This record gives sequence, C-alpha cells and structure tokens, in this order.
Amino acid sequence: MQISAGLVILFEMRSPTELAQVFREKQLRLTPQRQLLFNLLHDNNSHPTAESLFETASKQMPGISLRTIYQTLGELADMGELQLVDLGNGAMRFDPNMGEHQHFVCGSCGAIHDVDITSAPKLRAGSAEGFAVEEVGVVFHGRCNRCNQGEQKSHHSKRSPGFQAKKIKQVKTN
Amino acid sequence: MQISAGLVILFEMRSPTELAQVFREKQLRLTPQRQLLFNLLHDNNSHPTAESLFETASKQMPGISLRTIYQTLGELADMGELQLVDLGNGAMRFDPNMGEHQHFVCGSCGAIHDVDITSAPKLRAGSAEGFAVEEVGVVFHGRCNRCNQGEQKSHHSKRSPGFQAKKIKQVKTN
DNA sequence: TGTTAGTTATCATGACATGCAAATTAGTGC
DNA sequence: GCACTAATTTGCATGTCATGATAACTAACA
Ligand SMILES: [Mn+2]
Ligand SMILES: [Mn+2]
Ligand SMILES: [Zn+2]
Ligand SMILES: [Zn+2]
Repeated sequence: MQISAGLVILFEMRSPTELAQVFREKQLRLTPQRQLLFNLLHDNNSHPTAESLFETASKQMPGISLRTIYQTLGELADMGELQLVDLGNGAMRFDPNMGEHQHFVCGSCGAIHDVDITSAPKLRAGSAEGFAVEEVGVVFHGRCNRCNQGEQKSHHSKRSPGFQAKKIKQVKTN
Repeated sequence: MQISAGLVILFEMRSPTELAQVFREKQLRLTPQRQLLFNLLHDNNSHPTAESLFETASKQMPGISLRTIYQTLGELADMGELQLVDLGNGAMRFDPNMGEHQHFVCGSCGAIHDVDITSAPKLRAGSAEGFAVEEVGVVFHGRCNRCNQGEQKSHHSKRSPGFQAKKIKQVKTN
C-alpha cells in the first residue's frame, strides 16, 4: 500500500550471489548458518521474528541454534543488510527492506505490510521550540485487505494485550 | 511541541476530587494505594514506567508492593483513565493524557514529550487497496530542546540498544 | 462489626533477548 | 589432504519486564 505516490528508492539486501563477498567484506566466515539465514531473509517481506526464522531455518537445518539466529541477525543488521523493526507486538521484526518506509499492522491476522510514505507529509517538523527531530517512525493499525473481505477469522492472538503501535530500531550503517 | 497548530482536545484523567466516584463507578474500593497512584499520575506528563512509579510511591508509602503498582495501573487503564505507551525503550509507559497525541523521545536524556498532531496531515490513508486504517502511531526521535543547548551530558543509557521508534497500546474504554 | 475486596509476600511462569564458556568448524598455509 | 587456530556455533545461564497463583493479613464500606 502507498500513502502517496512518488519515487521510492528501495535499498534491499544484496543478492545471494554476492553473499560471499558481503560476508568477506566484514571478515565474517561463510558458514552454512549464515548462508541459510541470508537466503531466508533475502527478498522476504514477511517481517519475521527471530523465533519464526528459527522455525523455518530448523526445517532446512535441524539443530541450528536459536542463539545463532539472534547472533547472525545482529550481524546482518550491523552490516546494514537488514533493519530491526519493533512494532510493539512483543518480538523484534527483521526487515531486509532497508529503504525508508513505514508499516501497517493488521489487528486481525497480524500481518505486517510495508507502507511507503513518499511525497507524503514530511513529518520532520519540530525544529521549532528547539527540538531536533532526527527520525520519525509511523505504524498504521487496522485491517488488511484480506481480512477486510472474507469473514473475520481473527487469528493473531499470541500475547498482544490489545492494540499497539510501533517502534523502529535504527541500525548503524557503518 | 506542536507539529501543526489547531484545536487539540485533551482527555485527561478525572480530577482527584472525582476520584472516589471514579473508583466507585467500577466498584473498586478507594484504597490508599489507589489514591496514591491516581494522584501521582494525575497531571503527570513525564510518562513514567511502573518501576519509576514504584520508587516514587514507595517514598510516600513505604512497603507498597510493585505488584500493586502493576495491578492498579492495569485497572486505571481498563477504566480509561490512562493509556499504555510503548516507545520501545524496554518498559511500558503510563500516560494520563488520553487525548490523541504522539510522542517525541530524546535520544540524549531519554525524556518523552507529548506531540500534538492536529491539523497535520491526516495519515489515515490506505483505504485504497482495501486496507482500513484505524489508528496511527508516530514516534519522533531526536534531541530535546534542553539537550540541544547545554553540553550533551548524554544520560539515558540503561538498555536501549540503539534508536527505536514506538508503539501505543490501545485501551478498551468499555 | 462482619463480609469481602484488596494488599502484601513469595514464588513461579512466560516472552524475548543477551552473556558466557566449551565444543566445533571454516579457512588458511603446507 | 592435513593440521592449525581463530572465528562460530551451541547449550545453558542470566536478565528484564510483566503477569499468574497462593496464602495470610489488612482494611473498605455496607
Ligand atoms: Mn518493512
Ligand atoms: Mn503522552
Ligand atoms: Zn489481516
Ligand atoms: Zn533531552
């Protein structure tokens, strides 16, 4: 979904074929675990959690440690290959879409969609009164298109006590 | 700070004199602990955490239980007297300002300021493509006016791993 | 004053994330 | 291919924030 049309530059993870280079640049060894996670995240717009990645990864690589998932995700974030997004749903989300964008959270199914605010209102106000705004995070809540149609199956329980809003964790791009 | 001028209707907690009624309405007893917390929160724009309220409350009422703090804060939230705000700083914030507003987080001192987006861009877009936006949360990050002036003393360490953005937890107003 | 809600203390649980040390392995040189 | 060593992985412990559960005690209020 788009809030307003306009040019959107997406900075995505580098391609899997560049993988080796990506890791070597940072003097990181090309382990099977890193390859797997890199592949699982590349072009992944589902905004997975560490746990969900752990589940997925475990199928392809039984025995992989959850600790390694966290470890590697942190490294990839440090490398600027993905950003951490906290939408207030309990667990951090990992997003290979490095472009400046916001998120929509469906309160019914829990799905998370990218929202590109482009020519949209530049919220970077506030310089008045001595405040210096460096970053703005926006989270939209509502019902996604799918849930808006068919009967409301209302999954997405887990432990979200109600509605929440959001949070993005900035990543040092070195 | 304001992003854009305009009429701002603030829904605040009821006054302390209405306290008794407030509690009785919900068939809750008017205990000293509840009175204390109600008073500590009334007109409080510091967005305290449960722990910080516990510290403050303990001074006036040594022996008060942290469990009671959480308990009472939950009740007050259920009663619609305050809202829970998650700014991604680890702990939930409690905000007696029930009006629709957003927040500014100072990355230097950790202070949280209310931001009133009034006539500002109505971000409630997205109805196109079948998405129904019900709520929008915004968190501004930067340096507050105080930190912007004097030398940057940079407190606010604790356990924020970096920058984050935000989240608001909706409260059932019954 | 009695009934009963509320508080306290304690302990357990739960989700999410990180610290740590021992075991393993990738990548190097031979 | 083989040995070597530093980088990684793994398993477990720890930490934070928050809630559940129980029992014993306290006090609101009808
Ligand atoms: Mn995204
Ligand atoms: Mn506020
Ligand atoms: Zn949905
Ligand atoms: Zn500040």
